[in-house]
Formats: sequence, C-alpha cells, structure tokens
Amino acid sequence: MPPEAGDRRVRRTRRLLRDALVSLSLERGYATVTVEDITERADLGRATFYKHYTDKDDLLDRVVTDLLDELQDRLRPLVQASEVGFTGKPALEIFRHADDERDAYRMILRGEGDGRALRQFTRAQTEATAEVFRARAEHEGVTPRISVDVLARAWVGEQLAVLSWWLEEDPRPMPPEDATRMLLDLSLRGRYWANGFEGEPPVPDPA
Amino acid sequence: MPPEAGDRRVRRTRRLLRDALVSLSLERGYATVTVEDITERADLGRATFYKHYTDKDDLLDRVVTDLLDELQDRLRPLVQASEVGFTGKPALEIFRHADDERDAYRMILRGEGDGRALRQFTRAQTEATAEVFRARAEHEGVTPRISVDVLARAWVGEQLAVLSWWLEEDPRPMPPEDATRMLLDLSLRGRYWANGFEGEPPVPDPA
DNA sequence: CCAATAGTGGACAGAGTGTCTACAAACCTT
DNA sequence: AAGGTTTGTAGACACTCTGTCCACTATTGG
Repeated sequence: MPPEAGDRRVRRTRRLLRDALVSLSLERGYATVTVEDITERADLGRATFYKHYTDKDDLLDRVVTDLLDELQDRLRPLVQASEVGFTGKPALEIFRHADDERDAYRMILRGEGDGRALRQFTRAQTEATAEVFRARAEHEGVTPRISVDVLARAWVGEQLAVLSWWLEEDPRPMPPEDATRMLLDLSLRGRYWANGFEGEPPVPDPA
Repeated sequence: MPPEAGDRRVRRTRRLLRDALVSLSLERGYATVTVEDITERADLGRATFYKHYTDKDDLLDRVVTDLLDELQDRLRPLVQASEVGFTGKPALEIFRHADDERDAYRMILRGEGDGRALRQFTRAQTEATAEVFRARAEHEGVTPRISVDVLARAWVGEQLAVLSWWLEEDPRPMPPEDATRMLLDLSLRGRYWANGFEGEPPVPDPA
C-alpha cells in the first residue's frame, strides 16, 4: 500500500527522495549510492524510503516515467502540427524540457542505472518519432528510402548525442533555440554539407 | 601484483572471467551479477577473481579497454586513407568488429555499468572522429559550418544508434556492408532525403 | 625436474539490504 | 479545533555480498 499522493507530506517526501537520488547519482554514480545516502541527503528516515519505493531501481524508474509523462504532455500539441513539415518544434521542446530538468536529463543520458533509464527514454522517443515519420510519409505521399524504424533510431541517437553535449557543457554553450537550429540543419541536410562541402555527396561503397 | 599474462593459466582465466561477465550482464543486467556468479560460471574459485581484478568494475573497464585497443588496431590503417574522402571504410570496420564481438558490444551499448563503458567507448570514437574531420577540412581547404566536436558527437551518436539496432535485432537483419551503406547514405545526405523527400530541405526556424 | 607462480577453499569483519515493530508527528475532514 | 487516519521514525533483525587473508595444492615455463 504505497502512500497517497494527495497528502502534502507524501509530495514533499517523494520530491526530496527524487532530488537526492539525482544529485547523488551525478556526484558519485548511481551504483555507489546507497538507500541510506539518499535518505540522509533528503533528511528522512531510511524506513520512510521503503514506504514509497521497493528499492533504488524502483525510484529511478518512477523518476524516468514521470519525466516522460511530462515531456509527452508538452509534445502532444506540437506533434500534430509537425506531421506536415519539418518544423523542428518538437526537437526544440525537448531541449527546453531538458533545460528545465537539467540534472534529471544528465543522469539519464549518462546511462545511470545500467542504461535502463536511457533505454526507456530512447524507446519512448523512437516509437513516437517513427509514428510521426510514418504519418508524414502517408500524408505527403512519399516513400521513405530507409526503414522508418531505423530512421527514427538514427535521428533520436543524433538528437540525444547533441542534447547530452549541450547539457554537459559548462557554461551552457547556447540557448535551446540555437542548439535546435544547429541540430536540425545538420540532420536534415546531412554531414557532407555540415562539414563544409558543397554539391552532391559521394556515393560511398565501403565493401 | 597482478599475475603475468604470458602464463597459459592466466590467459585462460581472464578469458573465462571476461566471457562470464559479458554473458551474465546480458542475461540479468550488470548490477545484479555478483563476483561469485561470475566465478561460478567461469568455473573458478572466487579468490582467483581477486588475483586478477580489484572488483567487478575493474573487470568491465579492462574488457572495454581491450576492445577499444583491438578496434583502434583495425581502424588505424583505414583512417589515414579516409582523411581524403568520405569512404565509409572506418564505419564498415566498426560494424565488422561488432559482428565479431557481438555480445561485448551489446553489453557496452546497452549502458551496463551505469554507462561508464559506453561513455568510454563514445569518448574514444568521438575524439578520433573529430580528428579525422579536422584533418579532412584542412586538407580540402573547407570550413565546417558547425563545430567539429559537435559534428563528431552527432555522427557517433547516429552511428551507435544504428549499430545497436543492428546488433539487437534477431536474426541479423543484413550484412555489415549493407548496414554501413544505409547508415552512410542517411548520414551524408540527411534525413530529408532519407524520408523520401526531394529537392532542398526547408530551413526550419523553431523559435 | 623444480622453483616460481597461479588457483583453491574456507574464514573473517564490515557494509548494505529489505522487513518488521511500536511509537510519534502531521494531515485532512468535519 | 478535535479526532480518526495516515505518514514518518528509530532500532533491531537475518541475510547477502564484498574484499582480504591464510595455508595448501596444481600447473607452468625454463
């Protein structure tokens, strides 16, 4: 019987435990953080932890799930519109969300928790992206030259690589708008252009 | 005083411990694997483990370091040549290496070990890639439109996303040559083209 | 062959886990 | 503002895993 979330104490306790896990994971690495470390930083009794979560992994899972829910809420209205063109609005919203929840994103993107959190995040974004690609292809009557699932994976991989660079750099190298613009130009037009070359890229045959 | 590697027993023991860690991590996740699990699967005494490695993390680190050394040896001759054009030969060699060391790559790319292994791998590849990009730009007299470090990060992120898809898919969806060709076309020409659109991509202003 | 080195099983203290209990404190309702 | 309900707390418990040490055996390379 996990405590009710309406209670002020419950909200406070969960927030404290969440923040303690995130900050400690960034400082020392998730694996070396003990439940007692978490409750000590949160200034709570160790027994309290177990009233809310079964273990450390459970807490991490809920941090990620909550973050993903929040992100989906912010993305929902934009995704509808972007099925028409390559607006970049969803990408920008991810950068803004990451800016608001910097430490949680850093913890996840670093792969803390044996990559479970990162896989959960990547899977959700990849599935949503593939859906957008599919809808756009049908709407515009074009046929993707590469499997939409692979396209989505590659795009999410590229996006998260740049996002993680942007979050770990200190100080923040540029506002989210600029980071997104850079990423989109690179991604849409390709590496050949971004490296400074012009004209048609070569057709590599690496065999 | 770690044992000498020339001894046949030492080689055998290390190989067994390495394989046990990799297979167990894939089955149950790195965090839940104990040193005793490892030695049991390797059919060795637990004390033997500590004669070779200080702890589980140490073993993981050495697995990654050895793999990276092996990869660098295979990449060295190709990288010189590819400073001239976008040949894709280094990318292909990575896919071939991953094909040979499938399980180790899967363990690393999943982020086992709180992402330490993956970060180590990513950092090495990103630095090497940035160097190639820089050399190519100078050799060809072009100026990259985007910071070479960001370019390298994005490219490695894209590459590892596709590689991880290719390794986790069962059965293997295509030979390494085809996977590399697909990845290179996508990466060099960009997402707009890969999604089936033609002509100039839009210039997104996501502000 | 044999000196040196690697592997073994068992014992050890210490740290962390997850559970439980009985009690104190804070909450929401009315 | 009182009161029944829920949450937070400290401490104790058995358990697992860690990392170290020892004396002993087995294998190796020279």
